Amino acid sequence: MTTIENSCLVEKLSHYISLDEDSLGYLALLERDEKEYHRHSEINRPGAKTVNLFVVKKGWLYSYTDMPDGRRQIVQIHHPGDVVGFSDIAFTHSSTTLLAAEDICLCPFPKKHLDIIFQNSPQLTALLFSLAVREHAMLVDSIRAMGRMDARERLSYLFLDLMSRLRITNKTLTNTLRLPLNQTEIADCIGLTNVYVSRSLISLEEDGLISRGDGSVTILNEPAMEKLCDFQERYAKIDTSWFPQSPVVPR
Amino acid sequence: MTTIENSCLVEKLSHYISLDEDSLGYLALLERDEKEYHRHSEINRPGAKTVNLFVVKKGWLYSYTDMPDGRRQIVQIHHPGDVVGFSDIAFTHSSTTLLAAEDICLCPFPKKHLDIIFQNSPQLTALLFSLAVREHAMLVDSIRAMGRMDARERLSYLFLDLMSRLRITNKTLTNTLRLPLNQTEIADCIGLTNVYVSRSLISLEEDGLISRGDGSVTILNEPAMEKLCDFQERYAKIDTSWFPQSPVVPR
DNA sequence: CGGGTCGTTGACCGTGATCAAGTAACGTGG
DNA sequence: CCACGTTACTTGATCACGGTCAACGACCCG
Repeated sequence: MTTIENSCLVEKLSHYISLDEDSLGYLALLERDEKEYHRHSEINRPGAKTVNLFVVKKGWLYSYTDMPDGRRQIVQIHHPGDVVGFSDIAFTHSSTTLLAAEDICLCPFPKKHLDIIFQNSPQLTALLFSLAVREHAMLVDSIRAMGRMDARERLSYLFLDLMSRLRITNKTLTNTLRLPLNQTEIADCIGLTNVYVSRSLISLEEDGLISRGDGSVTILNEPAMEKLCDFQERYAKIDTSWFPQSPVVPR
Repeated sequence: MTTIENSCLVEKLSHYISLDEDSLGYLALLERDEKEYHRHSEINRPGAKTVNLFVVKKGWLYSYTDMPDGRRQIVQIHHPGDVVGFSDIAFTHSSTTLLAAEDICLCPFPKKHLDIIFQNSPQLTALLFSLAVREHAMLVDSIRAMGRMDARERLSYLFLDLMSRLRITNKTLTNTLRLPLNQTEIADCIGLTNVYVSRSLISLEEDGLISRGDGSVTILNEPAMEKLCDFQERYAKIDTSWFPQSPVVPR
């Protein structure tokens, strides 16, 4: 059972707006149950009926799609506080596989519960809408990276993107990024092979842009990396000015 | 001034659910104004404040992003009946450029008007939400194509994707696709160069998969192309079962 | 000790980029 | 009616980024 105090969803959302009592109550509804999954266990597979969304409580997971011949593309990485499954709301059946990158804990909630929010809390609806649409922007950035960046640029983009997303909830985050993904998984994120990821990482390291240690990456020269892949932070602020109802004061 | 009869947004949405009088009224609000743009004119540029969304009334347009050195990635193609600008709802400033691929007509409406819908029509809210999230699924497919497909596969994917989207509103559509994009624009869609697009198109043509005529492409062997890029239709149906309020009967 | 996962390295190759030239269609103005 | 510029597409030659395949070493855990 999740309480308001230890809800990372509340923590993530309240970074954007101050939530009223009502909204908090509805959010608690979303995080009522929880379930643990071990590393590399499948949470959802394509073709399964999509009855649940998930709030991530602990650990990283990712969604990917396969080609028939085994090529794999990791489409999104999900962190604590993320809502997973927006892309399946509109469809009866899931199209991606959801996999635990490490040992994780999720709070499942039935898609059907969304209607309670839609009917009773326009403010929270608008916020959920914004979150879904923020993911949209992240996917667009990802398309840009895959379409027009070379290997080193894509890696830089990936790291900066992960950093900036983690910084939203974790202000104390330094320049070191815990990365619970092996090089094959990294390759599947950015459309490369594990071999070339290895080579490119070494190259970035030789140029003094990053350094690596046991399961983590340290950004040594963030401005240079931002310039390398033309990175722009987008996730810190969302526009709440058009939100319905009660005066909304961003924190 | 748009009437219900000639609204392509209503046409598009009513493909998914039957709309009640209220919803129709709110939709009309979205399509009240209209504005024409000439081919290759900019509707929106990155950094501009995002006050308006647009409903596409006539013609194709696309959003793209630049790299500082001039590399360009077209991120989305928008057709009549699409709502453009979901990705910018969450942010105060736009991050992509919106460009008319041909002479077009748009219905702008202020983002602020969304709150009226959010407050008064949970059903329409859910539908808009689903539309936004359907775009999400399209972007995911696009990432898959860019990350893991070769040139011929990407082209096949692009054509099939466009076909299936256009078929939603245009049931009479045959296997011929009007394509108001030059090869440089096609290249920018799928992360190639104009030169290689030309070569790959010729290759697909030689294999009897497509044929080309003045500004259009004909799919000669759709099953083979679907197999080539593992294409799956996703846009025809959306899941309305969880929608709030009145009994919703899909047509 | 044995097996598994993971990262690194080397040799080789192919897809697709780059650069440049050539052609065709079109509209414009003289 | 032709000269001209522009845009779009094609073609050829060359090259490089990143893929493929294979081997090897480090590490972990049973």
